[in-house]
Amino acid sequence: MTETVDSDRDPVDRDPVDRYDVHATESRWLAEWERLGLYRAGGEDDPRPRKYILDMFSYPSGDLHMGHAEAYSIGDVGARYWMMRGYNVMHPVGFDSFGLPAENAAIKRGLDPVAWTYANIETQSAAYRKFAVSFDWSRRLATSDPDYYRWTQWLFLRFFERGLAYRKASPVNWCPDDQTVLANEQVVAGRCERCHAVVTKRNLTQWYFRITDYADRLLDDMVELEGTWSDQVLTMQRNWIGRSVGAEVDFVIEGHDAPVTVFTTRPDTLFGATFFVVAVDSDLAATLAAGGEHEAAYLAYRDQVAAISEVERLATDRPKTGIFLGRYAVNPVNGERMPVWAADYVLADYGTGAIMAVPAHDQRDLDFARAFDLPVRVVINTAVGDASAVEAGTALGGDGTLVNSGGYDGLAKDEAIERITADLAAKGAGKKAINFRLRDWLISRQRYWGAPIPIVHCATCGEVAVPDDELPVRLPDSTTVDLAPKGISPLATAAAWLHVPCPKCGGDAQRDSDTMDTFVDSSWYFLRYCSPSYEDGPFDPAAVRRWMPVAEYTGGREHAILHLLYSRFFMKVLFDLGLVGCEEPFAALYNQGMVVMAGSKMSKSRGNLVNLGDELAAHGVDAVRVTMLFAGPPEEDIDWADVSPTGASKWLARVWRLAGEIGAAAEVDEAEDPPLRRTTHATIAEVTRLVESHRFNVAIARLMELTNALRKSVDAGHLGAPSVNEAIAALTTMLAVFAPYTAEECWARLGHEPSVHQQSWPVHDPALSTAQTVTCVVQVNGKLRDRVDVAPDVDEATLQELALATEGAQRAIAGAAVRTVVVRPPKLVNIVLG
RNA sequence: GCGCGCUUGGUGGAAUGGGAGACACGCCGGCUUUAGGUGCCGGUGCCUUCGGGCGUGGGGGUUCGAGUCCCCCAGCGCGCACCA
Repeated sequence: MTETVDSDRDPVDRDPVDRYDVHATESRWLAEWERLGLYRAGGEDDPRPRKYILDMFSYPSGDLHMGHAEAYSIGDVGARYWMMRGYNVMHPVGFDSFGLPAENAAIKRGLDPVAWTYANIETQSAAYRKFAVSFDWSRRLATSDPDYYRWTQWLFLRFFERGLAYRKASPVNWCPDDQTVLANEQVVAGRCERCHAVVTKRNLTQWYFRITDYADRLLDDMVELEGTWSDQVLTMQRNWIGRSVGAEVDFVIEGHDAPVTVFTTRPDTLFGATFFVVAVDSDLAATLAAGGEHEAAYLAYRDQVAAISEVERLATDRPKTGIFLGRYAVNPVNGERMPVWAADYVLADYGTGAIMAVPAHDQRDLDFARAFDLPVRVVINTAVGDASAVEAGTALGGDGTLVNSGGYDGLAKDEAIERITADLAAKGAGKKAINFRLRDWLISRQRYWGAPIPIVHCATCGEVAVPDDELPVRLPDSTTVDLAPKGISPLATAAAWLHVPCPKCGGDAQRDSDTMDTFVDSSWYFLRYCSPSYEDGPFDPAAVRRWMPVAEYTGGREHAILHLLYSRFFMKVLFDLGLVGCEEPFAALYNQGMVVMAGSKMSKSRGNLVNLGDELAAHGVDAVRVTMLFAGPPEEDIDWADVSPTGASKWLARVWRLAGEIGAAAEVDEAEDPPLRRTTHATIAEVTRLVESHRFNVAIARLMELTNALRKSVDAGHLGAPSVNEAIAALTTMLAVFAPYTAEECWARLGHEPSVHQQSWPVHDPALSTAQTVTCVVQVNGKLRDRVDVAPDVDEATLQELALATEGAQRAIAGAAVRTVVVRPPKLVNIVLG
């Protein structure tokens, strides 16, 4: 018998039941594991098959919370399982450590962002260790390390060289609270994704990544992810990219030099176009209105629209507004003159910011036509309705045949689209086109705590890349910078840092004073992990080829179209640069649910925060982990009010007591318990399958059943039997992935040397897991009437005979005629009466 | 509005088209304990004349057999949302 944990127990406590002291266990094994140096990924020569298990890294905002506990419990099971299965597993840890909270802490509380961030990193690192996450600590990185952001900048310059990073002036999303611009992906329903302030628009010159160049590949390559990523995330990415197939059509505007192009998915409805609309906030609208008699009215309308918030503007049930610009566009298919209007229902940044309006077949156009009494012409005969429906205000969508469309009458939709597009192309007035909803990724941020953009602006040379050998462009000391939000980057206030000679001509020049979006940092961290101290590039290409793609990626659903889309984009660019060997970074993605409290998201303002530290102090790490994993399927939310850490504690203590009793007993062959052997081997088979399919709640239920079976067996006098020893060994080994401390403690109580975490996952013997008899269900007319125990290989005829003879079947048949008997050996017989 | 998903005891949840409610929580009873508990054992869907009847949001269908597959409806949740 090995040491017990109750050495510090009160000697006057005469309690006959051993008490499992979780906290003493934790401190003992935490130190021992450090000494053993577990969980380090194998090197280049390691012959084991590799598996890259990754958890989304955390932002070091403070200590870990309940959400972290859930996410890392889930990711850790996979990592530990594959290690025990003999894989060379890389399970790295790092910190997404640039970002606003550090800067806001600096502004509010006068702290140095560097000190604040790195203190939090140490706090979180200690918490991860305590929580027993099987991380390879030798690979730890932080995106705010100069050794890391040097390569973020290096990658930016490769993008810049290829024209994938560029600057343009454009109306951009502006968060008035955070005093910085935001990417489209960071605006949720018109509000800032982070602070929920209502976003406004500003015209600014900013840096963009040309993600739209990769729209097709980002969309098409999703077929590779089908089945290993959730449909929900794939759908969200598809919708976000938003590919529409149609045509571009050129309209001549009378008195305007260049024709105006519109995008439409329905060129077959061209003959139904009765007016033309340009986005009120587009340059085109201003140009068309300029100098005309309607200019004043246009400007007034534009100001009126500008005053409405983005949130209000997004409300779809708003009445349509607009203004006539006094101009006419000419329909290229029939030469008709159509009035040109400006309206806010047409978006400046989608398509060309101008549309042909076909009110009979587009609800928005119809609403507009009815508001301003514009003509409506039905040009498609559809099954869904007719002119009277249009009259009543319902546009006719769907397929049909063309009418009122000149020589195209009678054609079906698809053929009409084909012909009309081809005819336009022949006239030089249009062509087939594909349009995306995806916009280029705006990466400039007017904040201090991020990777500086490694560009120098020179009056003579323009935008000049900082030479690679001068990277990193380090952040100036925060004390030399005015961090207060003022709409321009704090870096612009660090005069000594800002002014540098132009790398090209040596003349006076200025550094770009913006920093990069932190999503740039996190778009390649999984590559840096492969060779975290590599000095000749962002990563060692050979190491990346060995480890990538990530086999299992665990993280929250909130990144469905942010981090996950950006990372996929980066990977494709790096593939094109020849730096990586695969185009998709994450072979499988698991989205864990959230931890909520009493039905709602935990928050300070709701007063329903559950403090992880308190839970750990009350129940211990293992009980909290098991509670998270046992609560339900990992992808579902956990309501902490509905679950029971007490239940988990009880189970772990049961296993601990069993291990103590069994470990203390001498092995005796005569007390064998064959049914327990079967349970053990059946459990191994099932838990293996369940862990691989991420059904941890059911896997734990099976281990609880094995525990119960083992308790019964020991109580029935089988203590010392090989079957009992085998069962506790299997249970302890499998428990290691869910409750690492308790498993290690049990392993020691069984008399083994540490560590259980270096043991192999148990292997089930099919010969032992097969039962000698199975219970066959006897149904009459589909209703359960009796059961009969039979051999697993019973034949149909025998089984039918046995079933018909059962008391329950006879009572239910009660002399009635048997029409047919469905026999499914060995589990079921259904007797159908006539 | 469009798209997707979900709906099973008091609760969280199990169930390759074949025994509904595994495993837990909670509750009830018993045992052990000076007492308490994170100990041990048993019970726990509803009804019952103890034969059985009913039961997976509601309605219909397919099938020898449906929680599971199909159709309709309701409720809840999520995503997108004037994307031409």
